[in-house]
This record gives sequence, structure tokens and C-alpha cells, in this order.
Amino acid sequence: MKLEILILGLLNFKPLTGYDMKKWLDTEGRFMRPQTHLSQLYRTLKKMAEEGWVTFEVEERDVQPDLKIYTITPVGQQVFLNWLQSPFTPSFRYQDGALLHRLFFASMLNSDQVLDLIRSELAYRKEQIATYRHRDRTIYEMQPTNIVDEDKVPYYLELIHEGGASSIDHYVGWLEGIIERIESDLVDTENAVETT
Amino acid sequence: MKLEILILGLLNFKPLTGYDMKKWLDTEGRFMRPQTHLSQLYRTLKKMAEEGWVTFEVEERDVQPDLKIYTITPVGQQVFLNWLQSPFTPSFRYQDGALLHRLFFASMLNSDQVLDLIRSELAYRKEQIATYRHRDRTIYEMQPTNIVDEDKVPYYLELIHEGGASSIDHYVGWLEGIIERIESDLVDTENAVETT
DNA sequence: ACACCCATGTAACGGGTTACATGATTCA
DNA sequence: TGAATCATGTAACCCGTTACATGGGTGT
Repeated sequence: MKLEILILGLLNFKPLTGYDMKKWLDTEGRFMRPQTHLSQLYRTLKKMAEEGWVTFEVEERDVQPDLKIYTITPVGQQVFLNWLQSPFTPSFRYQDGALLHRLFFASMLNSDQVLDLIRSELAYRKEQIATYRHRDRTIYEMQPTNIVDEDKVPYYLELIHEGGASSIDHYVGWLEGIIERIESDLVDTENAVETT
Repeated sequence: MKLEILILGLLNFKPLTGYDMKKWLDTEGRFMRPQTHLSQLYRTLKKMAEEGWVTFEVEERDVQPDLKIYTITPVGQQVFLNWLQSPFTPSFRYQDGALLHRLFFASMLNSDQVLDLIRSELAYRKEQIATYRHRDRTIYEMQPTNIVDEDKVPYYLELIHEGGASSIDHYVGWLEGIIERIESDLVDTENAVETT
């Protein structure tokens, strides 16, 4: 996920300084993407301001550096929504969290859009399992060098593969679970409206 | 994981051309790191050859480009082993696969080294769970913009958090499982030796 | 006293992505 | 005939990392 997009998404909740964003990125946001450095943040914010996606107000302070409080502009909101609603292609590695990045901003989508996202991720993973689960994993014809213990190669390969397989199964189970949950919450809401 | 290291690791099994590596990276290796582009591969191989980590033999062909078959050098093996045996620090996001990268080459380590790796990953994850599982996840005081449906924010945040929590629990279970398995396989091997 | 937090940045470097370049062979 | 595979690469760009720069306030 691009840093720019994440910043825009964040600014939909509240105006922030670069330093504030960094704090968020280091805690909650730390599960979404690798560590983000302040230097990169400031550079990115500068560019985004130049492009008109964000504006900032300067809060002057005597000795310490002035505060720059960034706010999202209508243009920035449009850029963000364009991303959020752009066609979703699951990434090969579910660990990349492509779905998660969108889900994090699901409060800006309607429930059907959210369900579509999750369903297409689910379909992709199921297909991936069908394709890769039982494929041949022997490491081509080997001519191992002295430092490889040849007997152990398939042993560890198998461990890793089992771990990967069970993780993705678990993930698929989660996807199925949240689809059900969102669907049933939807129905509840509709009923609540009907009986009003 | 740096591409250089992965290349060195691969070449411990068998000499390969750049194109061969690409094929492996696109299939088996595709689960270990994001997609690798040929242009990057060739650039990296060039640098590695200059540094003396790999050598190549040219197999000339009439019309098509000549084949360059890369082999790891003793220097390259040393660089690789230095990495493999360097102190292991788990990465904040288990999805980054820092452990996996080492485990993939576990056939070049002894069982104790492998167990140490897994145990330190396990300890790190358990601590991480203790720290983050029940922390406050409310998105600071919000001043949401028009496009955010404020009611839904905590709903989706909770979904995501539950998914993350259960994934890491699952991962921890896997870690505990393989430790047990490797330990018991170790004992079996020792017994087999004793009764010889 | 010392370390850490606050708050801003610039510059150089490194690695991954995209675009460009070439051209034969194999398969549907 | 057209698409995919084989097989090599260079150049420009973008984004992320590391190092450098400044300096007051807060907590132990």
C-alpha cells in the first residue's frame, strides 16, 4: 500500500501533523505496512501538498519548530475514493494485506462493496489453494554443495509448506466467517428498519 | 529478504542461469517475496559477479543470446553462511517471513540452530501478543469528514483486529507444533544411533 | 546528568518497478 | 498467424532507508 494513500485515508478522520501520523504508523498502523520513517513522511507530505491533495495550517511556536497541521482537500478525497473504489485485484501473497488495506477504510464504502471485496479475495484464495496445494515441491534435480545436508532438504520444505497451507486455510476460514457475519448484520439492520 | 541472499541460497543447490532463477522465483519462490523482475535479477547478478560472490560460464549459442550459467564461489558461500548464522531478530510483522527465510535454508544448519531460531520467534510473538492483544484500539478522537460512516468505524476495526489476532494465534500454534516435532525427531535419530 | 520525546527537515544511497530493446523457437 | 516462451540486457524512475542537522522540553 502506498504511503500517500494511507495518509489520505488517515486524514479523512482528522487533521494531523506529520509527527502525529508517524506515531499512528508506529503503533496501530504498524500492522499494515513496514516501518515508515519520518524523513519519508515529510518528503511525501511535501509532494502531496504541492499536488493539492492536502493543505496545512502553520501553528507558529517560539522556539520549537512550527507545527504543520495537514488537512485533506476535496481533490485528495477524490484521489482516495478513486483508489478505494478502484477494481480490486487480490495480491498473490495474502500476507501483503491488499484486502486489509481496503477493509481498513470500509467505513467509506457501503456493505455491498465491502462484501464484493471479501468475496473476490475469497475466490482468489480458493483458486490458489486448488492450484498450489498439491503441486510438486521437490527442489529440481539437485547437485548440492558441501554445505547442504541433502537429507534434510525435503524435511524442512515439508514443514514450511504445511505451515503455509494451514495458514491460508485459516485465512480462508476467517474470510468466510466475516462474510457471514456482515451478511447477517445487514439483514438485522434491514429488519430493524422495516419494523420501525 | 535481500535478493542477493536468496540467489546465493539457491545456488547452493545447483548452478542456474538468471532466467532459471526467475522461473523459480515466479513459482516456489513466489511465496517468499514479492515478484522479482528480470531486469533486477540481471542487474543484481552483474554486481554479485563483480564482487566475486558468483562466477558464470558462458554457453555460446548461435542466434539466441548466450547462456550464462552462474555458480556460487567460496566467498559467496561464506557471505551466505554469515547471513544464515547471523543473530536472528524476528520482524515486527510475522508476515514479513523473516523466520521463513532462514527456515528455507535450514538444511545448512544443525538442529539446535534451527530450534533456537524457532524458539526466539515464538518468544517474540508471545510477547507481542501480550503487549498488543488488549490494547486500546479506538481511533483517537475523530472529526470525521463527510465520506466516513462514523458508526461503522469501530465495527470494521474490530473485524480486522480479530482476524489479525486469530492469525497470529494460529501462527504461534504452528511454531509450537514444529518445535515439538523437530525435538521428537531429534530424539528418534539419537536412539537410532545408540542402538546401532 | 542523561535519555527520551517533541517537531521539523535535507541529502545520499539502495533496491525494486516500468519502459525500452532484441529476436529466435514453440505451440495452438 | 499470433501468442507465449526462451534469454539476454540498459535506462529512468520511484520509493524506502540511513545519515546528517537542529534544539527545547520532560521525566528519572
